[in-house]
Amino acid sequence: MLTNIYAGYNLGEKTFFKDNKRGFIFTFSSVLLEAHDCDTKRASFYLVSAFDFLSYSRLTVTLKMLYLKKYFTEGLIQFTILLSLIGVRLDLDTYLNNQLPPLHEIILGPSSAYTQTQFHNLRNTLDGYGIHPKSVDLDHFFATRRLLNQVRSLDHLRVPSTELSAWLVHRDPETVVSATSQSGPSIALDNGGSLEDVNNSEASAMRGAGGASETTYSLSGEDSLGAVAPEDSQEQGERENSDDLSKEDIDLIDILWRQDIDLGAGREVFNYSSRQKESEADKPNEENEEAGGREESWRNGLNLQAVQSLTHVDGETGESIPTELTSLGAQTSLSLQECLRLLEATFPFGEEPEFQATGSTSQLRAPTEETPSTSQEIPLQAPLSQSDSPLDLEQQWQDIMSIMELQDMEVNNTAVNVTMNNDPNNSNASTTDSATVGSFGLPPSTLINQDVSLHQASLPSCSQDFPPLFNPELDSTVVQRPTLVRLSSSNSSNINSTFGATNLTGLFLPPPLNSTTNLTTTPVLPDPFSSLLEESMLDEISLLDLAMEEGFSQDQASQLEDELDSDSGLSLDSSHSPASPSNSETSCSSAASSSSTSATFSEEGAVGYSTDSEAATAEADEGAVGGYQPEYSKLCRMSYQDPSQFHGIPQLESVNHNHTYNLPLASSYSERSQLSTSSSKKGRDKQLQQTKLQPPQDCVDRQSSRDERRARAMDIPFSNDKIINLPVEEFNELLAKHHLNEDQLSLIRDIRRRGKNKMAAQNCRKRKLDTILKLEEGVQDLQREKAQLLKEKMEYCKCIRQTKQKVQSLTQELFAQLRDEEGRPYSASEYSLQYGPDGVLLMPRNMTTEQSSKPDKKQKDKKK
DNA sequence: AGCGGATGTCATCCT
DNA sequence: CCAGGATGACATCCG
Repeated sequence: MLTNIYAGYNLGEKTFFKDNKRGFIFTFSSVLLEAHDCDTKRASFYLVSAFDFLSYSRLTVTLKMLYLKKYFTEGLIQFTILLSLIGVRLDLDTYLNNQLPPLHEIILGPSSAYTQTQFHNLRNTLDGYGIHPKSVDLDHFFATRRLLNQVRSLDHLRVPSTELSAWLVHRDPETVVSATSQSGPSIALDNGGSLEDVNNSEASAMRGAGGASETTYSLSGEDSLGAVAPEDSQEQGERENSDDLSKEDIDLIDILWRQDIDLGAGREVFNYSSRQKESEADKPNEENEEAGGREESWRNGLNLQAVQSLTHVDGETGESIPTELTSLGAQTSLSLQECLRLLEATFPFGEEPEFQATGSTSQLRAPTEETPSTSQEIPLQAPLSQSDSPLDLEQQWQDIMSIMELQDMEVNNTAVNVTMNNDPNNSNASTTDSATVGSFGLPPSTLINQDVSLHQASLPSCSQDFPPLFNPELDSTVVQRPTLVRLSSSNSSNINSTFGATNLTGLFLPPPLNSTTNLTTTPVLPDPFSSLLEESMLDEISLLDLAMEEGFSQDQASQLEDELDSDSGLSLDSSHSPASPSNSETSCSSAASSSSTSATFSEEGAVGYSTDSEAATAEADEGAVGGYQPEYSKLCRMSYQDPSQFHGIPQLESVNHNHTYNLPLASSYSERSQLSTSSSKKGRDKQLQQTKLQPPQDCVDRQSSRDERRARAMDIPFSNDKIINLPVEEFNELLAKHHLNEDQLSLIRDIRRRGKNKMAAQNCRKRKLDTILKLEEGVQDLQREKAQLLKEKMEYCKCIRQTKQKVQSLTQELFAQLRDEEGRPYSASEYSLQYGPDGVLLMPRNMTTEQSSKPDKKQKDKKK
């Protein structure tokens, strides 16, 4: 009943995920947009699989929604995205339950079940969808996985990029309903076959993305029910992934697949080399029909088709695809969207590649675990490659997976690509598995950009997967893809191995094709990427490149560099500078010490005058001098010191400094009299002290402060503490009570002033220290924030760059595959892809009018 | 003897 | 205007 499955790519700003490193599928959540449209449209089955986020966290998000309302879809998607961003792998399968519950759960929070770090693994073990991610068993695994990823992520910047592949399956509302009801349980099974539903372009996309990995084809169940058209080769690849399917299922899938083909699933072109192998006889038919279908699919993939071809859709099912296409067309609006469009457009091509890639990805994802599924799928699709790789591939996958898991996920992509290239044998599997295989061979270090992977995927699919079938076509047509062919061809024998390079090269080469200047710059990167893959390298490079690519002004670029440097510098600084953690610690410690000191200060300040020793001396002095009540003095001190008192004593000890002030007046006095600025008063005081106090109280004097000594010398009847700390009123009263001469009054006022000023000074110093500490903290925080922002910036730049690369590569692929009526490839230099509401249009560069171009392109596509 | 930290003190400004 | 807080500058001690 499924008429078509569409793979959509959303470049939705928010949905802008791509798997940079894996690069398998650059599919996006166009689905989201489509989902909206589709939702409104009606019974449609949305299958969204989000794949690995960054290498860091492999995120696989599978979102299946059936008849979900828009907000649901959006919400889910957004949620998924958020989760994915977080690095959580989600498998949302509303479809199974009919969804809401899962959704709710999801919304509430990613349950361990949902958070599948290794969705693929699950599959592998559990048969992919067969095992619902929610299974308790997985929780531990996921949790562990997550933690591991998190830990890993610590070292790396998290790039939000993720790959999302979305499939839309359109069914008649009726069928859909039935399908949904049925599918629910079967979904897991379907996963393998689900792709069946997928029609070409979408299928391709899906294949690339989710298809392979998740083989979300759970739909297969639907297919069986709905008799979805048979899947494309890609789908087959996916199917391969899904081993779960029974023969019946497989048969159904095949049927569906064929139906799809009949319907005009264009993907066959790519994938379907395998398929063709399987049934060349079918091909003719299919080709005839497919020709149309394919063309359409291509168009869809190209968006060009999407706009138009949709109509063609279901001759059989009678499903109307066009809407989707339109939706796709509608999607295009933003630059990102443009990119997405490009991607979409490319998908048809790319899909295959992607599909392969996805297959690879799927393998990557599922492989170890999914392998079973793959095996299942394989039979469906084509015994061709499957037989070759499945087991080995599985093992390899597992190995790879383990390795990859251990390593950054990013590596996987490249590895995948490589593998793709390397394994000729695993034609089908290679397509899906090839990535894995290649990954094995290749050092993880050599990361390939998603783009590359995609390319590879696409190419491999062509060359490897379908060598007999597809290649011939391609090859025959190969010429069609000049650029690709070159690249691939050069590698061709080993296409797989070199493929990534070829892609890269293709990226480089194509510049003419893609007018995008940025791309040109990027091209350089790709290779380096593969080689470089070190994140650090990537980061820096990416930044620079991005700056370059994105048309950042040199200033900006330099800025970025500076920032980078600054980052490094920051980090260094952080390490070195007090700001740095270690330093911070030191600083903190120092700060703490300082603070403690400062605390002492304040306290001291309070205590200030009266350190213990001083207090003692003071008391003694007081007692001696004024007969002042020691108790009172103590109390005063206590009260005075209260704040600091408790801490204390130890600190106070330090405070005790009172240095020489306590020294014998004579010596000190003489010195001070000379030194002190306020020689007059001091002189007098000191003289007085000398004269009066020296003899009996030397010891006491030594320990007492100057003011105390002075007070003693002046026979002041109350303690300095009192003088200093009494409120003004009381102080005045106190003075009033005692008949004091001017000298005494002056001394008392000076003592009070100095005493207060001393405390003030202590407080001031304390505040100073606190302020300094706070500033240091603020600096650290700002540095951290800056570093974080820079990282984010780098990540975004990287994503943008990768996206651009992908777009470029996709564009190249498109051009490579596009043929005019005469079967001649379009020259990228002569034609340009334009993205409009209707989809992607191939327009002569000379032409300004868009409309005219459309028909041309369509024609071209069809011819193709 | 010189240095740096801790304090005290003074002058000044401000509240 | 005064008392007192805040603070820079300086002086002293001390390790």
